[in-house]
Amino acid sequence: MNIRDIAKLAGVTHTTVSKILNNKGSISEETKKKVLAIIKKNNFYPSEAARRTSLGRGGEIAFVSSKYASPFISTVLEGVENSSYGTGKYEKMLSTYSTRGSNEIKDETFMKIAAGRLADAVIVLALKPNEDAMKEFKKSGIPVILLESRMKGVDSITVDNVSGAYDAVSYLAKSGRKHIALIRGVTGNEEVGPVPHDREKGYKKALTEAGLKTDKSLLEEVIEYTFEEGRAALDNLLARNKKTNSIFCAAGDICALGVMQRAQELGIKIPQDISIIGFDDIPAAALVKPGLATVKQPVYEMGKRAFTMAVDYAENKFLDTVNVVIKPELIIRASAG
Amino acid sequence: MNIRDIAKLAGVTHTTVSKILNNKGSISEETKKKVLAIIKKNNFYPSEAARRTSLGRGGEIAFVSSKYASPFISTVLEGVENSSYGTGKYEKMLSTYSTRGSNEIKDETFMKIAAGRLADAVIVLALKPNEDAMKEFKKSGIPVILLESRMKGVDSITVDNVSGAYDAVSYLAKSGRKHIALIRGVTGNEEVGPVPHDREKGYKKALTEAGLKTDKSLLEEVIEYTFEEGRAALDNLLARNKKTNSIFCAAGDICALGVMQRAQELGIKIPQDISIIGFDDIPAAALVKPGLATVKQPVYEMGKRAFTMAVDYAENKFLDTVNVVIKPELIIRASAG
DNA sequence: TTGTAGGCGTTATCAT
DNA sequence: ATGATAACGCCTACAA
Repeated sequence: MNIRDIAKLAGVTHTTVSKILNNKGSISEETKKKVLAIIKKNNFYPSEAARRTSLGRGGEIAFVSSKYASPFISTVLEGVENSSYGTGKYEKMLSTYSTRGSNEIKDETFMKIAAGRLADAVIVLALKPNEDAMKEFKKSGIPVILLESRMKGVDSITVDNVSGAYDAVSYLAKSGRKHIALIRGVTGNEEVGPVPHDREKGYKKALTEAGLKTDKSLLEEVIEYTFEEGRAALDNLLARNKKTNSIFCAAGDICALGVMQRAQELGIKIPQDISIIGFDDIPAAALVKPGLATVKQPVYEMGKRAFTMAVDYAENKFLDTVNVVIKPELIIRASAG
Repeated sequence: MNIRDIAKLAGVTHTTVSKILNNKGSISEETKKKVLAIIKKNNFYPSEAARRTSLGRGGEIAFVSSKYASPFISTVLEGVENSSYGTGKYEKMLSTYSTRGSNEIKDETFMKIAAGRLADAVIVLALKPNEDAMKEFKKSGIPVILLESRMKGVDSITVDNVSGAYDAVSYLAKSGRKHIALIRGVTGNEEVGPVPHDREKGYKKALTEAGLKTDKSLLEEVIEYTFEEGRAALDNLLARNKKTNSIFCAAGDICALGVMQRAQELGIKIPQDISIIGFDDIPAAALVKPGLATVKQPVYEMGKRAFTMAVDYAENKFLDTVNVVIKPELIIRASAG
């Protein structure tokens, strides 16, 4: 059943049907009604593929991430999705691509989207497209929005990690803690990105403002951001510096929960003996006892803005490059009391 | 840049290029090499849309769920995704659709996929496609795989909720508990599906086998499956039956965590005074103290099987209807000690 | 092994 | 207001 069959049934030409389907040109109310009735009766939907071939564009917004199964990713996606509903343009399909952590698949995916003209705009989460793909995107006028990643001349939305860390550590300092430890990921490596470094910057800034000195014995580095590493981190910190009475776990909530569990095993009281603030605000943070104070990533909001930008740019391709920076929010719970 | 431009550059016709692109027909090694080199040099990728129009099929596997942001959903998706790479087929072509909880969007989405011939197979999570769409899928020979949902004559993969509940309650009974409460969702309503009912069935079966009687005062019903409801549920249960010394929270881990938190507030010792088993195995279940014993949903496995079935059926459309039932696994942690 | 010609279902252009 | 005709870019019998 195609557009010509419908036309035949209605006694018009396929041109007329197409116009009705797309609300273009001028069609008499009468024929319009007749044709629409036939379309409805036959449950006819035009072939998306043919539509796209003819239009020369994919008609969908692509979302590319390294995998699907992560609370972070699915929350961003939800933000994207919900705002697509908000605009009333939900007929615009959102298609998701995962690179499965492989660089090869990543390059392939971007090239396919770009050169295969699959999408009208691309939202990229924590990945950098390869040069060839970027050229292709530019050439085809497909806007690219980077989330949690940056490239010269490309629009991006990032989290203000410095400010998030600063807020957390300032809070700890203001509540009277003098020995505030920092747990963060590996820094100084192109691969890991600027996040751990930025959070350390915020930490140091807050210490300085509070008149406290940075102390190497209060710095702990983790690699995988795991619960187990958090447990070990506390042991290491205490072995090096018994005065530790506060911890900002820039390595994330999972890690912070490890710290908390280990502390409880050791009979350390939270927050009396040691107060703790994590990063992310994962669901479990609100469920444990005491609740884990944390810096909430504006994940959902990032997704929303990304979609809005994607649609705007897809429709008006001559705007300046924009780098949106969103401030994260400090969530105080009992662990930082 | 299209297939003809490439052909011109290589001094052949577009037919030859097409054959090379699709590994069809017989082409001399020499021309093949030459053409591939030119394709690579120009970063050429064929237009997906044109490809699909010509082939008459979408070439992708569709995954439809009511939203994206849920650990359950993203884990299923991960299972699907990982097995898609395992087969080496449909590698980059898994497209996801979300109905955003709206029935209208749901119907629209299915019709678009079905009649618009977007996909070669459809995996549906916890949703029922409308009749019209199902007809269309049948007509176009697009296989549909239902996850956590069932329809007559449609392939499905479901969790054996009876067995999961049975295992949990049997465990509690064997560890000597005589007053085992059940917290479950609303039953008897077409809308909510058979899950709460099935879990209650497993609960009753286990009680009977253990020589225990079902006791109305030990049954608590929740609606939203929230943490708060879990807290209230414990209060209600204790108000009705002070002997309650064990709880199977069929309403899920979030709810069970609410029960645990409230118990700790009331000075009730877990598992000594009351032992608890939840359902789902969300990440937080392993992180709280004591660890929450639970029935682990075989979510990842469901995703994997779904994909395998989808691909098999897309390639050989004349198989019998299959209803796969996967048994969930009881995970014992300290809360059920 | 390669090329010619026609088809897929849509949209766009320009007459009528 | 409607229709004839030509794109769009690809695939594939069938002919050379």
